[in-house]
Amino acid sequence: MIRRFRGESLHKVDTKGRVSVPAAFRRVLEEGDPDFSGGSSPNFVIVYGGVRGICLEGYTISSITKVDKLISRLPRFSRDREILERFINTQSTYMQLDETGRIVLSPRLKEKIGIKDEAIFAGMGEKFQIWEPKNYQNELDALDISFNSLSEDENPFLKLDQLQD
Amino acid sequence: MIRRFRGESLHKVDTKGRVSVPAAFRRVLEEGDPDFSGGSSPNFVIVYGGVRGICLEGYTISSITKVDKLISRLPRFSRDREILERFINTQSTYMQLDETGRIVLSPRLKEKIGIKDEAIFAGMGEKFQIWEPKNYQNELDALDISFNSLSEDENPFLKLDQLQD
DNA sequence: TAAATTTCCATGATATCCCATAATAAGGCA
DNA sequence: TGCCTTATTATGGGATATCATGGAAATTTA
Repeated sequence: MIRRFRGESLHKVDTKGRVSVPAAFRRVLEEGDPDFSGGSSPNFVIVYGGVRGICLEGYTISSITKVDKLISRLPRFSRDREILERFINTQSTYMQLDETGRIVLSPRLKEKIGIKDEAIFAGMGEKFQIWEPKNYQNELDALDISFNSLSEDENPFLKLDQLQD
Repeated sequence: MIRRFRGESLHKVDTKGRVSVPAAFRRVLEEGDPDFSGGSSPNFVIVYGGVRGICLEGYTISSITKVDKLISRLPRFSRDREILERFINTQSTYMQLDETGRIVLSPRLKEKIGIKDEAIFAGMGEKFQIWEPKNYQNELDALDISFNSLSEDENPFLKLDQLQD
């Protein structure tokens, strides 16, 4: 089975910036790190630029590697490549779980998404997000509103089955 | 795992031109220097000509070697080859980290990119950049603006998924 | 020999590791 | 099914190592 990031949960952020990563997510991170072996802790990547920059996004090594490889195909000094590298490489950082399954969010990262002493982790399949709780709720509300205002043929649930594979 | 240059950070440049290279970047430089062995300090290359000449670009030995090889493929006396050699070979220099992980930027290099007493290091995957902070901010702003003015089908993120793998 | 480098040492700040404990979930068994 | 035992998880505090940075001494260069 290919495990994906699923579910949402709330965690404390202590004075040092430490947060527990949900146990279920750790399994995914472990499977997604080719260098992981029992006894060590998995590495992964957090992207903080994002298109909207309002939450952090965590990627397994193997999924970020896929993205990196695609970027590497673009001509070396092209504008497109530069833009993508700014978002995906510059505005990101390697992370490693500690022995107890935590990471530390630097003041910079906390400030970036407005986190004080609590954070919400949200599974998004191939990635997960970290939100400041209030912002997360706002995001959900906004999503609800925009979803409900869609016409029948704009409904993504219905469009889903029309995609070829 | 193949480590890439990721993240951005601000560092002081002292009166002698010394700057700390971010610790995370040192690991990448070490892995990218075939002659590196524990106990020594890695060599790498700084290109200061650049296509835009507004920042410095640092390459690991192995990634600059890749670029050199690409240039070698061009016809020996072609104009293209000459131009690229000027930028990549003439306007570049070998560097070595010192024991504490610093390099020294010569007055010439500092002047080239307008650095006074602070410098920003920005990871760009296979290379990293060194910027004067104000210029860097301008670059990010410009990037944001040009990104936001792109039409749907110009969005490099979306183009990415259209590449075959 | 003066100026400029490079090397060596010092230190505060940061981040990492290690241990402890409470809470929760998982499992076994009567 | 309900209770007790055991793992796993979430969280905190203190000790330790690494990092960023500055200054002085030693070495080189002109």
